[in-house]
Amino acid sequence: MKNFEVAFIFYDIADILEIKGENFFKIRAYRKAAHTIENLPMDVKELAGESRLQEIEGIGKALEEKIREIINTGTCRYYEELKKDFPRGLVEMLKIPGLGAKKIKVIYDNLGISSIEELEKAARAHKIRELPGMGVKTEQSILKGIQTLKGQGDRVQLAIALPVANRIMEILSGMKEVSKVAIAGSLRRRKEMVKDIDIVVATEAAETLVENFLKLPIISRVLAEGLSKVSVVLNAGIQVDLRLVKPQEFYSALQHFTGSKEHNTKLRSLALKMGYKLNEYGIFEKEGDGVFCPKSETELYSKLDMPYIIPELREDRGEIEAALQDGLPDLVKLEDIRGDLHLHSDFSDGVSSIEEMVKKAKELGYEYIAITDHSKSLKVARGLDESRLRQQLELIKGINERVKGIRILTGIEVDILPDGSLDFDDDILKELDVVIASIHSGFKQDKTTITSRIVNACHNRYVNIIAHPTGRLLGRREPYDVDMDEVFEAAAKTGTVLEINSSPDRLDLNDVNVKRAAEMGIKIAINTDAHGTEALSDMMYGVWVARRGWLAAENIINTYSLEQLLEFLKVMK
DNA sequence: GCCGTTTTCGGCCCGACTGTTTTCAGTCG
Repeated sequence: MKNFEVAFIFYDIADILEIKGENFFKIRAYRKAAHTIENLPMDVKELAGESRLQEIEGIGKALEEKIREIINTGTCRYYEELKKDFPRGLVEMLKIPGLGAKKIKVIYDNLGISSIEELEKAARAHKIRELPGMGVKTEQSILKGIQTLKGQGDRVQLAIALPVANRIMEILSGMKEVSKVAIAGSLRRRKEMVKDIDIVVATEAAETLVENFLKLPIISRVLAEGLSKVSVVLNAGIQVDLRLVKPQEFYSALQHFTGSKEHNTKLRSLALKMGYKLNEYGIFEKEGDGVFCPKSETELYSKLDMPYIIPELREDRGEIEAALQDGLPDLVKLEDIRGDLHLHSDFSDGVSSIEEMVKKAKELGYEYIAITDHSKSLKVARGLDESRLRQQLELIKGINERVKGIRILTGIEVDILPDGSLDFDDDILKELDVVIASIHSGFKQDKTTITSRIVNACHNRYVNIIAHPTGRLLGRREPYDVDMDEVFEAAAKTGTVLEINSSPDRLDLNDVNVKRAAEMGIKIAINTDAHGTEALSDMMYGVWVARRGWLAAENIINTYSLEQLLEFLKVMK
């Protein structure tokens, strides 16, 4: 029984209780416990074994008992009881934006509707507008919500949203009503996918600003319009939420709208214990009229007795507790990266020559790169066979003699074949500086098979790095069915490095996996997997994942100097 | 359901916008 499985049950209980109209705080207790368990750095089963469950904040007697029951039986009676006679579809309906538990209950009680399909049909037949507390607008909003849900909530990749956000920042910065402007929300926290672009603006002239903003030709429709919040959809299809505040409120608002919601909730309840009330306008004294308007986010956190917490960490995964004990990690920075260990050239499916890749890497200030083209089985990528690999090694030898100031390491991205073997013999692999192993076929195999393929690769003494370990493509392909716990165990045992693939549509490993891997002592490589010179600049996306996963420079092998790296790779073989 | 440096009962994070109302509930972030 894994932490996330316990968390799932508690989230589900919370959803069901909410639709049943249970006590709000009881519901929150379940959600809070679920979130805590989900992000716990240790196994909940171990804690149970040591009778330490109640040491976790938000876990008391009742929840401890349920956790134990779930660990032992896979579920708990209370949950099974709740699910009995409760249509699954009602929980699904909670996912419809704009529709919450209260309205779902009204719809269910009055019309007996318990699935999204039935709901859509009823809305089209104008039956929703008849219900108490609902009208034509509600009905339309439900239909729109269902459409949005079908479109996967329209989340977009970080790399797509960020340039759009920067463009809007430029426009806003040029408006005379704007005194300060900043990106907030999940985009500022560098989440891999974002639902919308949040921007905080300080202004003394909200009315004029809103008027001018809404005239922008990049806007396709307006979702909400007020003097403190404007919500629009751009022609590009991305939603933008503009938050308007007074200049003195700017940093409180920036902190508030950067989130995450969970981070802020914990912060506010902490403030409350200290006798303050925290909101987007400032820090207020609970008794009396005193108000503190921080002049930076650092001042804000400092008022709550903790050091500045960088946005990437603000997910309530232990950062507040760490900050209170002055134990925040010293996060890796883009400048710490000294090389890129997963690159392709026009020998396989890259579009640039090795010389061009080297030139670009030098411009980026790198001390080393590794050329790791595909191996022979990957025909679609013109994978290298032994003889072409030898040609490449000769060529690289020549470049290393000719070009100063950077070292080109030899390497290969060797395929882990469907039967679990590698696409090259050890005799060849051992000649190379960097061996990356990865899966490009048999994605649909069952969990045991896929997991054992990767575990086997970890156990090959010449394999240094497992690339894009879960194989997902953001918004396009789910990860293959792999047991990451087993992979982590194998990597930890064999000293195999796991990759954060910086390609914006991979970001694999993700932040959560990276954190768990690092906690087990596994080393990470942040690579771009560039197939051309342009993509060498994608390194920052991987670094952001690492930062969201709490990594310091020492966790990452391509922050090492060339000497340290060579030593590290040598010890592995 | 949890929690306690005012506490074992009575609190529990906060505010904006929308829509359906006619003073507020629902939803969201």
